[in-house]
Amino acid sequence: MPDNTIKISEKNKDYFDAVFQVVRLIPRGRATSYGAISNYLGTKSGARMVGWAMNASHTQKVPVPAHRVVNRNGMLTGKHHFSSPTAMQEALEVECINVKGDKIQNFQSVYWDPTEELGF
DNA sequence: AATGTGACATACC
DNA sequence: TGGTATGCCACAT
Repeated sequence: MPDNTIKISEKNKDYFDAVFQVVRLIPRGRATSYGAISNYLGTKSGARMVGWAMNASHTQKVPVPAHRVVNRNGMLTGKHHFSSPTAMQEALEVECINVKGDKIQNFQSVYWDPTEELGF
């Protein structure tokens, strides 16, 4: 019975799970920005909260592909928070995302906007 | 309760 | 062109 199907509508879970949900919805081989997620959640200026949520992502039972979330620049700003400093880049490269100098190449090509892809 | 911090974003100098 | 400053909201101490 413990089907913990997390829902964004669960106000009980707040911002965090909402962020996690969106991040999990990111297709393989794609990436998005903190601002885009926060915008999708309604707090367009709360990008920092998204980053905060990611910080807690490792505490979640359900895996969250935090490596698919980068800043507006396409830069892997949070790679230091991963298991290894290179874990994030490696994970992205596995998904056919080219990373050079801690930055996603051709970022707009892999960019995945939840407000558009999820149908705003 | 108040202050500080944070994996960002935008504006200004 | 890049550093500094402020906004934003939630969490930790």
